[in-house]
Order: sequence, then structure tokens, then C-alpha cells
Amino acid sequence: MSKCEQCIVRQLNSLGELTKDELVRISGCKSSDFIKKGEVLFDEGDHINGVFCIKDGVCKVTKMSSNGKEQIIKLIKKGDLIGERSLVSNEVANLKATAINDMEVCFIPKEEIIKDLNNNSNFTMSVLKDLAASLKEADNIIVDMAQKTVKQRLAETLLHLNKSYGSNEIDKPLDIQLSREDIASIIGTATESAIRLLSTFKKEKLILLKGKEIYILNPKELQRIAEGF
Amino acid sequence: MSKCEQCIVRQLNSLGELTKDELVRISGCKSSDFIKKGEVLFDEGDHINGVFCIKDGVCKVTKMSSNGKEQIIKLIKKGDLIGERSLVSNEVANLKATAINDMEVCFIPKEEIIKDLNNNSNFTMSVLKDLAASLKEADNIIVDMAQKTVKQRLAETLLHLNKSYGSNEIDKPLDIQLSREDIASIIGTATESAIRLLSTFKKEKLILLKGKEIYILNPKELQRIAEGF
DNA sequence: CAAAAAATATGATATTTATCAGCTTTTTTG
DNA sequence: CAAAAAAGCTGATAAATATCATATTTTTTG
Repeated sequence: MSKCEQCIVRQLNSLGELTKDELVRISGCKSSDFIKKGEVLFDEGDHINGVFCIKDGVCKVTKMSSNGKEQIIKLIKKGDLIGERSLVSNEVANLKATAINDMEVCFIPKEEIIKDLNNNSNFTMSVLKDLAASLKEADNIIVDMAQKTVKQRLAETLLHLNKSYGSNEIDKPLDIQLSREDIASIIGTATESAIRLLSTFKKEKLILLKGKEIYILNPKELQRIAEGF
Repeated sequence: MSKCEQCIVRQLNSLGELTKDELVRISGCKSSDFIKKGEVLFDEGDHINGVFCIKDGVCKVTKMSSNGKEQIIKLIKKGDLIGERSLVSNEVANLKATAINDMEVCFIPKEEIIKDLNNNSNFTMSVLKDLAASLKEADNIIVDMAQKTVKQRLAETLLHLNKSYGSNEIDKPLDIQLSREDIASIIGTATESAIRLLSTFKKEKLILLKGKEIYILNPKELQRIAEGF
């Protein structure tokens, strides 16, 4: 099994605040898993009792609506932690995580990491910062969902994807492959509506579509659309 | 000035985790303010550098959308803390807080409370729990905004208000007075749409309206509507 | 590789929601 | 208290979005 204290990924999240000794201890109790595309990391209602550290790959974090549709709350990728809430709450998971592509994921059980949360205040503060940042991001999404049109939200989503998975080279596609249904589920609309708007953006040369590959051609104009022009 | 260590409100939030000595110290540096209905506690872009503890009254927490409309993210009331994010981030506020009715609010500066965040792990864990709970709540709102109709969201909002400000007595109105515009801003719709739906609910005897007073007559049916029936 | 299944695409239509206009009621203010 | 302003209400219409139907393309599977 690979060692946390040598893992480059930990530098990307709060685990980077742990001391060498703490990391060695965590390394000894963590498990590591390969998750295939489409597989479920955890589901709503599960007792996860620990945090997952994404070593590679991308997964969608969703919540089921009462109408039976899954809403994508966010995408998480290499370096992200998920499951922090289980550390401070005994409730079951309120979210589901599903692999978007093949992943490598480590799992650190609650009973071990909780020690560090109590003793290493750098680590705790870092987790606090993460949660606060997530909350700010969630607030932004609420406003967008409530106030923006589907077209605006699609433009915004494409820009977000470009930021997280783009290369800034106009001749390379986004480094993430989402189904049209996934895209619709991010922006909160019907799959057909998402497809239609993607076609429109394509006709207007804002993006280029080759199957699931998306090329962002005109981020400036997408930005304008996202802001309501 | 009133004393934190004797203040009943602290029992309602993370400050309840502070020791007597810590509370005495906090008490010595806090300020206390009366805020009139409509006044702004803090605005987006402000450096708040501390936390507010709501001693009495209700305020709306909003964020401006790029279309110029204010979206209400949540309502906070007696016992709630706000501004936690300023403790772990040097960014300016991303939200605005405006008094819905007359309020009494204490302000604890960051440089003092941060000491407790570093030294009292019970306090820190409590703040962590709060943030995690807020994040869960925000995720729920995202799903509702994305997947539910305006009618469903209004029903849901009325139930939420009933939970937080209701008396469970059918002949007493909610203990909060919101303008129709505020209600629309919670559910993320046009004021006229909110008014129209409120009228519909009134005609269907689900609620009773007397000016700004709202009586919840049939929570069961509102629940059914919120869930999509 | 061929058949089946799933995903993508597009048109037609229905439904939901926003916008605009005009009116009434309530609240504020001098 | 009267005038003005703001809030609330309702109808008509426009715009946005969902739904349904169907065709095409891509992917999966035996």
C-alpha cells in the first residue's frame, strides 16, 4: 500500500497540515481502492464514518430530489477530500458520490483522523477553511439556481468546467467527459433542454462538440451570457 | 454592557462551549448593538473581522445576483451566529445581512475569538459542526431550487417558516413578518408569482393571510405539494 | 460483428413562470 | 390628516422551459 507521507495528493488538501508522524499513523490505517467509472463510492443514507481522499479521477456528488431526479451538487477531483461532515456528525450521508471516470481513492477511518482533528489545530483550521469555502460556493450556486436562466447557468457551468478541467488551449477539449444528462443535472434542467442549448452554443461557435468532448472556443462571450447579456 | 457569561443566548450556539473564563474575556471585548428593521448589519464586500451573535430579532442573509436581484440565502434569528467564515478567511463578506425586524446583536472581534478557536477544541468542533450543518442545508436548497417548481418551493418555504417561527396553534400567525418581495426572494421567483401562488394557497384554505400575517392551516397538504403531488 | 440498448438530437406542443400594465390597499411622511 | 410612496394584487401576454414523440447515432453486449 502506498504511503500518505509520500503521497503528492495530500499537499492539495487539509491532510497537508498533518505532521510526518501523524501521516505515518494515518497511512497505517487507511485503505485504498480503485473505483470503476459508474461505480458508487457512497450513497445517501450510508454511514461513511471517515473521509475519502481522491487520489485520481473525478466523481459527481449528487442528491436525490423528491421528484426522483438526481441533482449534481458538485464535481470533485484529484486532491479533494469528501466526507468531512461524517467527522463531526453521527448522521448518515446526505449525498451520493459516483465515479465519472476510473478513480483511485483512499479512505481514512473517522476514529483515527478524529484524533488529529482534536490535537492538530493547523489541521482543524484547514478543515474549517475548506468547509467555509464550500459553503460560500454553495451560496453562489443557490443564487445562480434561483436567479439565472438555464442558458446563463449552462454558460457558467461550461466556464467552471473550463477552469477546473480545461487546458486554456483552444484546440484541446475539456479533460472531463460528462453525459448530456450529467450536464443537465449540474445546471438543473431537462436533458433535452441542455442538449438544445449546447447545440445553440455550438451553432454560435462558442463551443465545439465532438461526442462527449467539449472545446471552449469563446470564454469571453460565455462569460457575457452567464452574466445575463 | 450585558455579560456573555450570563447571557442565555450563548447556550444556543457554539459560544456555549466556551469556559467561564473565556466568556468573561469575550464579554470584555464584545460590542452590543440595537439594529432597526431594514438596517444593514453588514454588506457584501465588507471586512467584518468577527462574528455576530443574534441576541434578538431576525435578519435576512442575502446575495446579489448578476441580474441585480437580491436572493435570500437564509434567515437567522435569536441564538444564531453569523460571520464564522471571517474567522478562517481574510476575504471580504460574500453575503449581506439586513434586519427583518428590530434586533439586538453582539459583535465579537476576530482577534479575540480566534484565540478560543485555537485553544478550545470543544468550541472549534462546535463551529465545525455548525458549518457542516449549514453546508448540508445549503445542499438541500440547491436541489430544491434546481428541481422543484415555484409552487413546491413556496409550500416548502411556508413549512420551514412554520417550523422556525410557528407556534403549532392554528389560530396564531407565524412569528415573522415578511414582505411579499422577501418571500419571492426566498423561493427565487418574481414577486408577482409569489403573490399569485399565495392567493391560490389561500383560496385552497392551506393558509390564511391577514396583511403580512400568515397562518398555516394545512401543513399536511403543504407537505404533499412540496413533495410534488 | 450484429442486435439491442442507451445516449443524443430535434421538432411539436404544453406548462410554467416572467414581465408589463393598471388598479387597490397599506404605509410613510411632512 | 392628507398626499405621496410603497406594497400588494390581478389580468393579459410573452418568454422560458418541460414534456412527449420520434429519429438518429453511439455504445454495449452476446
